[in-house]
Amino acid sequence: MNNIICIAGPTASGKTALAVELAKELGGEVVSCDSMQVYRRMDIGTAKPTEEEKQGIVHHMLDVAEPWEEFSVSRYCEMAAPIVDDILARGKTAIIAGGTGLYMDSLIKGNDFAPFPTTGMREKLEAQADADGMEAMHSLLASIDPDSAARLPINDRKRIIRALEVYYETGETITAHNLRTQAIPPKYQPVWLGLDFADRADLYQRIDLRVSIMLEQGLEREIRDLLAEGIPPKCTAMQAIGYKEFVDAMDGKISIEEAADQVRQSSRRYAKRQLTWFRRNPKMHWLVRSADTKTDEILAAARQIVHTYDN
RNA sequence: GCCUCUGUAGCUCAGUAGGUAGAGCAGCGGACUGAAAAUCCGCGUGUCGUUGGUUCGAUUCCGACCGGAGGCA
Repeated sequence: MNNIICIAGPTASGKTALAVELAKELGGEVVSCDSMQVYRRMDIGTAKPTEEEKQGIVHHMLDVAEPWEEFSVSRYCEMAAPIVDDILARGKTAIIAGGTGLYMDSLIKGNDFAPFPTTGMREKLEAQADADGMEAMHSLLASIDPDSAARLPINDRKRIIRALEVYYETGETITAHNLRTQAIPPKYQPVWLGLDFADRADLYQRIDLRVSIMLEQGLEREIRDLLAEGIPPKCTAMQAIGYKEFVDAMDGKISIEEAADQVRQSSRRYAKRQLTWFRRNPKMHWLVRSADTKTDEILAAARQIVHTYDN
């Protein structure tokens, strides 16, 4: 009996509903795998499951950080892995559900992240990049870690700075780090379920609908409240889709209507990137639905796949 | 009814002095290991309204028709 199930898929594909139904059926608990639902008071814009949607099923890894906090894949794994282990130790099924591919893969692989000292190295590198330009940073990386410099385009500021940061902080190049961690066998052997739509337009229609519902539910108010309590508009949490656009609208840079349109579009592009990530997982069992597929049908298909792992 | 303008990619439009066409946006594909709802890379996807004519060759020139906008009645 395999008692870890991963439920992946793009935003608005029905992961939450499937996770809850499977948990009810198998006696499981849900471990959310979402980089933005970890933040407290960011409920509407992240489509965090409500108490009603949870149907009494225990959900972990929701509301575990303050919006101003630095959260990361390493913190996620640090917190989530013991929870998964505990669920298994209690003889229950762990249902890891969410759309953040990096978090999900890292948790399953058991990537071990060394403690990362907060020395302001990133800020220093950012300042250096502003002053000297990305070509200089790329050359610097090439002198330290030629493999990663060859792999990264000069424009990929984030990864170049991160590669430098990892080296300066840990003394190990990111290339060496990756090679080392890739060699470690995965910590868990889950059943992988992926949700997708046969017709992309159906998914986009659901995304549009979801954004409209968020607006009706008071997304604007939620963001105003967060800003009013002093959450920095530039912090990681506020980079979430649905939040950053409305921060711009509140600055008067764009209208509310433009913000809503941008949220819809960002969500569509995000969904596409999520699919790209999950598609490369060869172990994924895709549950392909259409606009009128019922949760029961998805559940039945999921059940069948899960049971083939029972023997 | 007549006159003028107009019809090219999903949208807004450019263009071809006749050799089957290109921008922006949208869209599609990919990468991804300590910020990942982040960050980055790549790709025009087309019955040029329809139908005749002229021509070696028509999206381009001419005619008719159909659709759209405006004007005169």
